[in-house]
Amino acid sequence: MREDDSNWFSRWEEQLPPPEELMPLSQTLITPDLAIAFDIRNNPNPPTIPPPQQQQQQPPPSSLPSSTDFADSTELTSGTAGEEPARTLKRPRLVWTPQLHKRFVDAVAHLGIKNAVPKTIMQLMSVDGLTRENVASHLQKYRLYLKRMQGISSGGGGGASGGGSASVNDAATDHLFASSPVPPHFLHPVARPNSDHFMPFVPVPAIHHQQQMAAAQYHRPVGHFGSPPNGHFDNPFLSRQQHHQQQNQHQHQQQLHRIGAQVHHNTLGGGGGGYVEDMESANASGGRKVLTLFPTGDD
DNA sequence: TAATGAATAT
DNA sequence: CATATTCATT
Repeated sequence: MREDDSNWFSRWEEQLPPPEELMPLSQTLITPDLAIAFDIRNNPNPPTIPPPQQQQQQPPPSSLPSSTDFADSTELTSGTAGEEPARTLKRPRLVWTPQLHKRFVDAVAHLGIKNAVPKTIMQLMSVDGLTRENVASHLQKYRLYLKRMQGISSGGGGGASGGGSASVNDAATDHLFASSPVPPHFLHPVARPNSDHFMPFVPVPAIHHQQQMAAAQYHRPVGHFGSPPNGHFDNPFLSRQQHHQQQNQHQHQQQLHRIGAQVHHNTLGGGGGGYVEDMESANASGGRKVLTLFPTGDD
């Protein structure tokens, strides 16, 4: 028994975290600013602090608001945003889209609750830009969600204080979680110390053809309200990086080619009533950068 | 040490 | 409320 395909599942774990395949960070994939904002660990290059350059992706492929001409085309120095402490940059908040969550659940399902730890999940998801902290935070919430489901079904009085009526899981608490099917074995401890192998779950199969993105910029921050009753989300997914080195391309804003994430400026305030998403508004006290990561284009 | 999980902060 | 960040254990 050396190379039997029969026990490939026995060693699938070793195949999971390939060497550099998983952690090469997408520095070449995403925009430089983004890479920096992401604090790549692979980059032992702390010094050389890049200037607080805030570039915005120009979405309008062919349409320009035209009209209204502005003298200063440079970004506006919005008070707080204008000055950056240089070091210690913070990345925008990660937005867990249904697809991203799908991968998350998928990874956890294949890993099993046992091994479902942030680090492993993160590696399995193979989503560039995703950090262990991101997964950890989401995992925490996900566990609460699972616990909640168990509690409501078991009748018991487990009553959590607050009288949260969790009778039917359709409330606004489920939001994202309701979008993805929860594996059955999640609800109860799978006592299977021996047969706990399902499938290697290809981390990142293969990127299909080139992604045809363009007007994806207007990704509407579906506030989780419009859950897809039966349709899919139309998100401009972007898959993990690929080793496709093509130098033929001229150096011309290739930003529209392969971007691992998109940054949105969400203006949100306590009383801000406008739900209109505008990425141009960098209000001093309100500019909230949101990063929308896209899972590999597979579902 | 580094990672995890829960608590806490934004 | 959804994430981020901090903190105590391991």
